[in-house]
Amino acid sequence: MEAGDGTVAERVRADSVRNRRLLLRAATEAFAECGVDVPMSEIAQRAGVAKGTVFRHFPTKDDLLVAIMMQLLDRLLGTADRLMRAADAGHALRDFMAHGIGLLAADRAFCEVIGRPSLQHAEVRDAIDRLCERAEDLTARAREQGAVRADITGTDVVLLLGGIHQTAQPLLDREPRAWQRFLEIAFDGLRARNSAVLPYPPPARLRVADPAGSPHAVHT
Amino acid sequence: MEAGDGTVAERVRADSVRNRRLLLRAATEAFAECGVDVPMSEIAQRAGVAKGTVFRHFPTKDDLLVAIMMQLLDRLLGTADRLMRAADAGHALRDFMAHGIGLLAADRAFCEVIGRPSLQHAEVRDAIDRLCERAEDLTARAREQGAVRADITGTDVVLLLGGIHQTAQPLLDREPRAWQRFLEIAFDGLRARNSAVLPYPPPARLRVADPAGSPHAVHT
Amino acid sequence: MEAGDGTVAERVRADSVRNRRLLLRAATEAFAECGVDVPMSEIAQRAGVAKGTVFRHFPTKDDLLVAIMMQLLDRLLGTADRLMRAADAGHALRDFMAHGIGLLAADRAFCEVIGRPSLQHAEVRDAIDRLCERAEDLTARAREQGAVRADITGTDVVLLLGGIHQTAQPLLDREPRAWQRFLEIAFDGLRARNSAVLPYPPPARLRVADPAGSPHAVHT
Amino acid sequence: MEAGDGTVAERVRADSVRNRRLLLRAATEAFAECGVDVPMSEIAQRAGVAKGTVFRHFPTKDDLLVAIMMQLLDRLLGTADRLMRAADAGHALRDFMAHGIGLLAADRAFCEVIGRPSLQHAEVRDAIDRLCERAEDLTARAREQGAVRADITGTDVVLLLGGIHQTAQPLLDREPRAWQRFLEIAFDGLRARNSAVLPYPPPARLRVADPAGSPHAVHT
DNA sequence: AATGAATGAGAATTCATTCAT
DNA sequence: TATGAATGAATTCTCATTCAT
Repeated sequence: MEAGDGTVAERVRADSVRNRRLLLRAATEAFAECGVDVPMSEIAQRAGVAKGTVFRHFPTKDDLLVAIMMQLLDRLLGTADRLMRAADAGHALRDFMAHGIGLLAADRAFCEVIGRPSLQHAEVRDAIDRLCERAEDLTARAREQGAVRADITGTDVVLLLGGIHQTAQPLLDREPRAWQRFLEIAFDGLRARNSAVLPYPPPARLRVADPAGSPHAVHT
Repeated sequence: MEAGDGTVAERVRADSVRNRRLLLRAATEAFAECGVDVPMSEIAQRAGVAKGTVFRHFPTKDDLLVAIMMQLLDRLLGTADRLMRAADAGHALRDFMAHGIGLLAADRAFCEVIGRPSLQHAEVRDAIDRLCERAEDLTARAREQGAVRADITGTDVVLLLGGIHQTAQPLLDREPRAWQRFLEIAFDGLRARNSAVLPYPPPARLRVADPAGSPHAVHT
Repeated sequence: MEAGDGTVAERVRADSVRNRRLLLRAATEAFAECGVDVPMSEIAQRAGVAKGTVFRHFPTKDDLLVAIMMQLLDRLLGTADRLMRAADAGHALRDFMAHGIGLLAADRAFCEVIGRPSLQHAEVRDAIDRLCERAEDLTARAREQGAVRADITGTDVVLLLGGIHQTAQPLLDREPRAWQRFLEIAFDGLRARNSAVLPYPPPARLRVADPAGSPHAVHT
Repeated sequence: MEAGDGTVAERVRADSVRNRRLLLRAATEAFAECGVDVPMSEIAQRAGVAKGTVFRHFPTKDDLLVAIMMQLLDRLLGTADRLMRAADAGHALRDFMAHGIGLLAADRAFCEVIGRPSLQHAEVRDAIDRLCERAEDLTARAREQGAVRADITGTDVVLLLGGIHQTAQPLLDREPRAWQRFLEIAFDGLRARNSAVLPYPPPARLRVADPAGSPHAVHT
């Protein structure tokens, strides 16, 4: 009974919870539209609060950015879990991709965060790892059902989310669903009938900062 | 009198030309490595000149960025022209994409510039338009030879350059050629045997900032 | 009904008194350890109350600082009063100084407050004036008993408290009693056998902020 | 010939050198008057330059503070060196102290910097170490000539500089030479005729940050 | 009365751009 | 023309103080 039990102690927080929500929404929008370089003051303004309030909720800009990314990733993880129960694994994988790209389609910051090692926080990296694992679960089923090539991995799928989104991005302002075209193309490329071996082995992991050697030799 | 060949004025101009070249090279590197937020002072330092000299050659940072982008686009245009003479049009189209992605693979700034309407200068947009036209020429031949789907356009191909690059980007630090994998997947998706109609019509143009209506109705 | 002794209003007041005490203790510690720049939030936390409560008791940070200083000064005044009853006036004066420096030795803020005119509140200045008077009473007895030079005043003694403390301060972290060494040196300097006239007349008052002229001409 | 040889290369710097001097002067004043918390903008304004110019010359506020401290310490070191050649070592030691206190008398920041471990930069600490060594050289001669107690060290002398300054500080606004009075008292306390053993052993070093144990046992 | 969320003035610092030399 | 010093707007973040609950 989230709204019915307001004791005094909880009611004090009601404003704060509302502001936090406003902030996350405003920040999601602002990052999506303007990228990670959007000033905190802009986010505060969009949320209708003072600058100080942003910092009360998120002590640093990075914390806010991480929170936004985690929101996105958590939703994706939830979707992946849900789709594991679908009968048609190929369909489920496609739906997962569609959902993921749909989320990204509104988000300029994601590309920047994913691409920049300097912005990679442990929490976000871990969530991406988990996402790759879930995506691998979905992909494994699709492989077993013969819906996709044998050498496609969950990490491929996650990478393609960002890539397909990026492909359509220049069009999104005017045609917000244009990414569907490129998802279709990419998914056709993943299908099992494309039997020729891919010219480069599957990626192992997305961890960027690890100074260790690459996980497998370069394939000529 | 370095080479006995000129007046003082000419020598001065020669220095200037040399500095411009140094600057373009340094800026290309710096933008590629660090993205568009790299400070002008960093570029000046890499070029071995003073900050003022950068601004003499490029009155604003945007001008420099445009010059870099034009360089990149010019090279791509040249490649497209050259490949028009290849016999196998499907092969040629693939080579064009490989060359384009290879250029982008070393360039952090390109994704950022393409994605940000605020950074889109008329000159760059025009060059991208021209690139789409050349890509369309290559694509038309490939379509005619049955190498790719009937409803694939040059603009699709140009958009895919950025998208495929973005797909592989998180891997590029450790595996600089990982994009080849995703080019193969995408190109398989473009092939003619994928005959099902795409769920979204081909994009007409890439002009981002124009507030005019979209060129065709959204496809449900 | 904690002790069965009061109405709700009285209990509330009791809490308030308790909080005030907690706050003074916490603030004394915090100012002593960290200096005047310690944030109010730190003080609230140390006291185990919310920030708002600090401001209910002390409307501004300055008010709190003044309260702390008054505490310190009151203790010193009490010590001075007590020592007026000692038989050996020289000994008493020394004990007064030792007690004062001991208090300061644990207090980073005092030096900062004393040194900064901007922080000098009327109340604190008045207390310092009173302290100088009490110190003068002690000093007068010591002068009469031949324990210190004839031209030493109470104000000299009060100033020396801060000075001796400051002398030892860099050592206090590792050797909390190091000030005893410098008190001994200074007190030896005050003794009557040092009969040569001091090269500068005794200070009249400590009032710092008054823009009026100096109380006596500069001695060349 | 500092001013006579202005080549082009050096003339370019002429402004800069002048601004640096203005800045050091303004900062010395500002720190002396207001303490280390004076805003950089205040220093810029006093120097008549823009904020950015301060940061061009001193990349961080700490750098500026260190520069100011080093200026002061260098002057003191120079004085110590000069006074080593004086015949009367007691007189020389006193002159050293007078000179040091005179420098400090105009400087509020010194006390704060000396007292706050967090502000102790290696460079400053090293200079203070060197100053203690020079002071020890002067003190050793004075000890040998019987001018001061046998157990007074150079570190004592350096500590007394700050202490005597602090003693007089509240008076300095109105009576800039009041410190002479307290120097006389302190120096009388140092004299050899005060033969009673001091109640605390001499300090070994001023290094504050070292987490090692204290250099000698506490003397009761 | 207590709480702790919100406020907003201000601090250090960065960097594109201008301009004197 | 090249230089690099100066500028000042913008940005992140802090903290005393106010105020709704």
